[in-house]
Amino acid sequence: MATRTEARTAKERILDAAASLFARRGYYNANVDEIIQQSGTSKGSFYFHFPSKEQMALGLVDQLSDKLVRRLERSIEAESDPLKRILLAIDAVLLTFSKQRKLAQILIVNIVGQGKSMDRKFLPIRDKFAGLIKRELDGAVESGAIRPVDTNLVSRLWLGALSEMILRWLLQEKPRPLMESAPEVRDLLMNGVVMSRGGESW
Amino acid sequence: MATRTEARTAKERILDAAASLFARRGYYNANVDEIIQQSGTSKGSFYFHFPSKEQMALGLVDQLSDKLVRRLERSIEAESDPLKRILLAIDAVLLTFSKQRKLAQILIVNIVGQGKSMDRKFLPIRDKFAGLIKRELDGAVESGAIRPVDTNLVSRLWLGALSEMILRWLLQEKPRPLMESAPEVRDLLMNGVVMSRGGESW
DNA sequence: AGTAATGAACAGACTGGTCGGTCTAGTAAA
DNA sequence: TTTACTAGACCGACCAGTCTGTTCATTACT
Repeated sequence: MATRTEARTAKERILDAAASLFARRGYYNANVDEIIQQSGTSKGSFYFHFPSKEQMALGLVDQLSDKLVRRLERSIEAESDPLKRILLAIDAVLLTFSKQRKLAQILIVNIVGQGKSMDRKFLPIRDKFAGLIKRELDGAVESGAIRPVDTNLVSRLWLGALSEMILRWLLQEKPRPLMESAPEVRDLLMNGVVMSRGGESW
Repeated sequence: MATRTEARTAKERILDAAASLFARRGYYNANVDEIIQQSGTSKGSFYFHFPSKEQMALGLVDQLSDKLVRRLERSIEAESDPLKRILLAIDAVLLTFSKQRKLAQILIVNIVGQGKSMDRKFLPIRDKFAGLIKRELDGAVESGAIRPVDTNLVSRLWLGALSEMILRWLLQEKPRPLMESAPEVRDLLMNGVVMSRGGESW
């Protein structure tokens, strides 16, 4: 357990261990000592690579969310029909998270509730996702595939709806497979924006 | 500042101060010393009335959420049309939170992300709200006002959508008034479940 | 009535452990 | 020798929870 030339660099191992621990116990309950222990490194190493626990957490979440955004973009880039792009993206989100609980745990759960200052810092990250949704919705509106809704609002509603659904799946002991509800989710979300009805006044 | 006979009991004052502080700084950043200072009581008093910080937080959130649920139920009890009941409830949620940021901060933000054990304990609270929505949806399905959707799923999606919307409103510096988007929110949610379209396969 | 005893409610100093962060001392490669 | 990196002992602040009282209202007793 000494300075062997590992396949993965110390920095990477720290990031990995931190991801696991944040996922399992949340930001405040995952302490630096555990992180370095699980990563097989040391305090010195940790604070050589990162200025603080908070900064490293921020960076980690940033990196994970970027990776997810890119993955989603890749999963729809081949499709040109705006409506189908949206459907593909929804499926990709659910599929990715259902295969990577750890990722879900961090991006869905630990990104909120760590105190107002941290929450504020995490806001841009949710913005990334909302932005992705918004762009697709805008495309669909332009092409006339869906009605001209407030895409800013809708993107947030969708983000929240999906997050809550995933959150439940994460926190329940015997959750039904995420993908099982995918078709109905698509239905419900799409029905809200699709052309059929105009601006009803309920 | 001695043992004067105050209008509010010490226990109440502690709960109030805790609510304020949790709202402003989150569970982990609001320490007991601050709570007792702001409530004008003492450590002794705190630990006389509550077994621990965690238990008191749990109790507080429980109490707040109960109060909100009752308020929502009261706001729709006069209406018998299932569809209108749902619309009333949506408005009531948005209105209540927009008038009580503190409540929103606690119930929307601080109820998630405090570590897995706490998150689990908070699950039943979100269940209360989801259950309220579900009951109304069930009523609407029965009466034929909306299509027979998976009300379990839909209630969660709605809960998430509303939460996210409120979260953004809370965390932004210059948020647009919550109620401003209420009509469009109603529209989007309702369109998802209303009779117009059957089970599309997008 | 007067007063002593009891216990609930409160005050606040103190403790013990935790944990982020620092510091000194390495080690390995260039 | 210098530079990049790693190790781990150590520190100091913080903070939930404890402990030793004190106050005050009620009850018990004479």
